[in-house]
Amino acid sequence: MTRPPIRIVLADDERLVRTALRAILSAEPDLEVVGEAATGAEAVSVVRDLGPDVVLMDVRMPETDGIRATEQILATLDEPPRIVVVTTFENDSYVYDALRAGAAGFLLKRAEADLLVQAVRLVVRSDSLLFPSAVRALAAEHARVYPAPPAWIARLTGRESEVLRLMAAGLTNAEIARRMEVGPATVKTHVAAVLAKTGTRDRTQAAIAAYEAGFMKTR
Amino acid sequence: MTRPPIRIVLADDERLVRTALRAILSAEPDLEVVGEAATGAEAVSVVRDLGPDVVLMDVRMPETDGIRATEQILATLDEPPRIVVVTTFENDSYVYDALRAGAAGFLLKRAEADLLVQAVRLVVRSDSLLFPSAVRALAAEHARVYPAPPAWIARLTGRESEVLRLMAAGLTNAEIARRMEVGPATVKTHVAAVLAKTGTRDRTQAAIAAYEAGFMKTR
DNA sequence: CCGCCCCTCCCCCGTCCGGCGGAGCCGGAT
DNA sequence: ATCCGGCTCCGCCGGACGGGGGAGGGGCGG
Repeated sequence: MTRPPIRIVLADDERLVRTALRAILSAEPDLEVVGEAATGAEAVSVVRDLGPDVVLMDVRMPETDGIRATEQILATLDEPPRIVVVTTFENDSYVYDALRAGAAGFLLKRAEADLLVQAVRLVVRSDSLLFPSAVRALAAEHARVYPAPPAWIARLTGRESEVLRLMAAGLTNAEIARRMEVGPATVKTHVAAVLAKTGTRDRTQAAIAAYEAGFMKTR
Repeated sequence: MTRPPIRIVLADDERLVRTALRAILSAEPDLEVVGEAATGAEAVSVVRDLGPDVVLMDVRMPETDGIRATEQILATLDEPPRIVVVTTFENDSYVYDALRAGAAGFLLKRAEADLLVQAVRLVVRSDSLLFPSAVRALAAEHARVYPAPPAWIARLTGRESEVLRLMAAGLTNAEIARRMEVGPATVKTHVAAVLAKTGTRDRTQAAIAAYEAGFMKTR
């Protein structure tokens, strides 16, 4: 009772890597590489067209990186494939990003060939797939990331948010005053309020807090 | 009239890359991969033992990088092999370094398989192997896709990097001085150098620059 | 109507910061 | 043997910063 082969799409901007992966996977009778993509955007369309069972997705790719491509694929397809994110370095913080994006697995390029093959087989049958190094990185990342969206953001008033944004852009109080068309004394008041609410002692720490809270990415 | 095959050594710390290169090259009847190395130091000894015609040398490797390994091989052997330096990224000055070290050629890993094969054949027959246009084009494209990290990072000295890291952690000069076990005056000197090199005017802007350059994610 | 919050602005004061010039030491390169 | 770059410090100064008060006005809900 032969079952149909597992259909695989490779997404990696390096031709060499794709070739290597294809060689390794195609040697297995139950695996079939049905498509390749060199960019994240290409990966999305190729997967949409071919509807594979598994995608091996590199993180670093032109146009759209592997994380975003993963998000897009999972968001737009009814029956999305299992996506295994592949990267070179284990100290990357990509593990967390990959899993948050919905990737089913995460492994390193330095993995042995048979580990790769097993991973593909495993991932179509189980919900998720994690390797020890990935788990370790995940734990570290989790601890770092989970202190989550600080509560102080919500406590900031409108003006205070503006001031923090300009502070974290590197402006002096005088510049902020000109930009906001208020007096320097007013800016000092707002700055003091921001420092108090963020629990920081100077504008540099406030700027750092803004960055680490993701505050600067808010539009 | 069959001539002896071209004897090749592969030096790359990634198993996958070596496998791929071996697969590509071994498919050609006139090419023969006679050895592999995973570090620069290993490459030197392997080449010394086997005396190959060509070495495909990765730039980034543990222990000794590809550039130094190239230098050592060319300096210590009477009849050194042609060395082709292979790398993934082009934004660095590796091309210049490679050629200065005496490499006969320079290739990007994203090169097509047949280009690779041709390169190996070509390099044993000619004094040098140049793909100026290709390299430049790829470099330009690569620089477009992966915006290069600001050049100032490389210009920072060791102490200056430490100071920037602590500055961007929100420490005052006095705290940095205690942490680094130097005088406050010394910290001020380093801070001034950091501000100059980063093109910023105060510690807040420097901290922002550090964050936006991804400097704080480095280790 | 009254309190409360937000925004606006003022003063004083001590500290920290950044710019300036100068100096000695050391190790590697020339 | 000399030069250069990195690291370590010094003093001086003006300006920016942050803390501590206080004060007036406007809006909104109790």
